[in-house]
Amino acid sequence: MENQQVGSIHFQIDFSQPLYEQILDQFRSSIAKGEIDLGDKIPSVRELAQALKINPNTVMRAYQELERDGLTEKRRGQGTFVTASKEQVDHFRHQLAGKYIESFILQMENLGYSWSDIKTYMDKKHLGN
Amino acid sequence: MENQQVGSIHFQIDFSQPLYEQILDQFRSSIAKGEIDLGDKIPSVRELAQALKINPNTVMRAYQELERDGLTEKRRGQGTFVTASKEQVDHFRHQLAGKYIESFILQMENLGYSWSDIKTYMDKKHLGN
DNA sequence: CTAAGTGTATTATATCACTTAATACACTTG
DNA sequence: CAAGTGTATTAAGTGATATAATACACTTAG
Repeated sequence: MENQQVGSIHFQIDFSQPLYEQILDQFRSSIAKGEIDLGDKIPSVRELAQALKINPNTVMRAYQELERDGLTEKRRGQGTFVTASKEQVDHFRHQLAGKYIESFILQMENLGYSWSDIKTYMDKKHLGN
Repeated sequence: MENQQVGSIHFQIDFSQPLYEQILDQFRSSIAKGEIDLGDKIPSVRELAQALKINPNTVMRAYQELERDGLTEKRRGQGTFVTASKEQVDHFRHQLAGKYIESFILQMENLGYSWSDIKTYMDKKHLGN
């Protein structure tokens, strides 16, 4: 149940998921939503580890995955930076959204809901939005 | 990569998820979709364990969760049976579907998609359905 | 050049979820 | 009574996760 502000980023850490996944997801979200600007530097491995009171290796694991996502670039001796390419971020958003949708539809179909069921169901669920 | 037919139920087992979760999900789906009739007996713990070549304790874990879902009832000395109540099955479907939708929407919002974004996105994704 | 701060790599250890194994008990039915 | 149910217990093994300590290569500020 940690609750930390590091630079411009707010971290919510608990024990419901692996730590490195939570860090990864919160960076993904912050970058995707533009809460961190393109090209910005993100906290160093040691700095974030110290702030969140976790091991540097755990932060490293999240940062490596971020780079594989194409969301960050690392410069040895300088730090880790958000990609300057809006296209890369958009590609990531589009790709992950596709996976989310596929797996959501599969879940619903496993419960016996057809595609049209899903649409009407979701309309009811979010009338006000 | 197991692929087994046990009674009227077909099982797909791999190592991508815990075994007990896969068994659980496949029973949930079979019952929700009506592929197993209300009141039917499902395989005994030992029988399913033997057929899938896994430990009885692992099957037990899945069966206990099924009962907590309200989808099955156990009769000591007789076996495990699908609930005879259509209402219970419908309640389970409705409840789980709600959780799926909530978590799906949260995922999409974390990627920066608004509710209207999601709807148009999903329409494109499934034009033919 | 030096010191401090970067990312990176390695080795060891600890914990927890998951799974298996072996065994035993209580209950029901033929 | 025998065979088949669900259930409980104890022990052990494995892999993912996380920590700890340490070291190396690189970059920049001073």
